[in-house]
Amino acid sequence: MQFDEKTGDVYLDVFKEAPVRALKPGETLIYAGDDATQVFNIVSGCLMVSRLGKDGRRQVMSFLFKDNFVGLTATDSYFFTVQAITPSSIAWRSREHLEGYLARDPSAERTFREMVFRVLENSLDLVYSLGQRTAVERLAVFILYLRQQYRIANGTESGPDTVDLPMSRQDIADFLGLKKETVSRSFTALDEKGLIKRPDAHSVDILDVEALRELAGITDFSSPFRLAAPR
Amino acid sequence: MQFDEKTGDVYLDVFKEAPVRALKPGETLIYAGDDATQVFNIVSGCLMVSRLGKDGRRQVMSFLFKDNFVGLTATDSYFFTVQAITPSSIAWRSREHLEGYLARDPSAERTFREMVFRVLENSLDLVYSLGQRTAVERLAVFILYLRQQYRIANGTESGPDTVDLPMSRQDIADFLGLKKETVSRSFTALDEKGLIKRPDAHSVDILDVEALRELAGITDFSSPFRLAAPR
DNA sequence: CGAGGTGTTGACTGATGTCAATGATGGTGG
DNA sequence: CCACCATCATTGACATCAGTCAACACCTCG
Repeated sequence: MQFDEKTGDVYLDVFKEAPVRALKPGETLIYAGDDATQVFNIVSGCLMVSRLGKDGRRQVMSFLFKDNFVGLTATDSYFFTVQAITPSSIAWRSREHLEGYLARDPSAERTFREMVFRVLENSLDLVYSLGQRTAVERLAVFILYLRQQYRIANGTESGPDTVDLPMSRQDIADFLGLKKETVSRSFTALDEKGLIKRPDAHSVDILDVEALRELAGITDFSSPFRLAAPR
Repeated sequence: MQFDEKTGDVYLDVFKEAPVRALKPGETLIYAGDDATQVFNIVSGCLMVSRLGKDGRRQVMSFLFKDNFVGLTATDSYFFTVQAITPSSIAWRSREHLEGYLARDPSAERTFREMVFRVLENSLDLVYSLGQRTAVERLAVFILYLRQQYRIANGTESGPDTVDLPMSRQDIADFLGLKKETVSRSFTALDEKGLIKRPDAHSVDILDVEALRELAGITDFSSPFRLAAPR
């Protein structure tokens, strides 16, 4: 395995020579309920992890980008759905292959565990957003989150502050626990406050990162998702 | 390590001979921001994991019971606070001790990873609740969740359906992303619908489990936290 | 060029939050 | 053991934020 100091991200060599599968927008990679026999690593594109209630309510759990990992569960079957948003290519291995690899290489096992911790911490960040933040605050956090994802994926630390929004307003709404109209209105609100500009519906120019951070209640500069730790 | 078929829970032998620390109600075990040098396993009592925003908003991430594990992070410091709700006793080990143990025993490593997955899945359940469910629904899920915790902790499958609520209304509110008044009103609503009875503020008699499950939108009988997996 | 999907905006509704008063509970010291 | 006080829970009246329903605009792709 490797640890990339620049991005803070962790890769597993298991996917080095792995077969790659292409997905069209909207295509499903993992169906909730299927046997969890494969694991995946995103090579390119943007995917969406979601969970559907029986009455049709949907919660988007996360968006996946380059080098993100999906597919493992504590049980035998997936309990979430993964779909492509943009055309994507995904490296895959059988679950057994990964398990064998991890069993053989103890340091890989440790690295892998850290990847899982990262996912857990992201999910805890989402819990904080959904439980405590208002609509506009959630959107501010979301925009900063996407910004960070792209910077990690592209390996850039600077550059013009334009963020791509490949997903629909409905997808964003289901991620932030809001309705799509509220997401629209929140974009407008950020726009009117002068924090962002919207060239079109699927991209955002960040005009005032600091004000966005302030709104989001994020203190730590380098890792946008760590909150204050008062004592 | 051991796997207990009855409860589906996983224990680590690391804590078998570990020193135990006693905590009074309200006492803090882990301060957010501290170096993450120790790991813990609950022997008895009820604890609370929470995260505080700099403006004072608090999100309770989980409640911990017998045999639950806390203390590991992907980073060097804790980013959450853990406090006792009831008098508790906690077994502890140094982080190095656990790491060494896991490195020596590959099957323990795997078991440990599964424990982490369990925590992740619980956190994803909470995300669904906060993002998609109404106040009353969240409370219904919460009551069922506590019921399951006690059944696991006590190893019982049946018995009278009374659930203990050691935490305050404020704690419940901060867990469910609501205000304490709304939690009170939701209790009253469940009471008036005849689904529960409240002998006192800190215990609940479940009168109609099925109706609670219906409200919570939970289909799977055995594992109350798995949602429908429509396709 | 037209049609369907997607996004924005407006008017109104409803659920949850806020503020405040009252009622219950539990711990402490007389 | 009881009385008191402090804390916590409940309830009510009202405010506010997000949801609903509906119209319209825009873009994309046949």
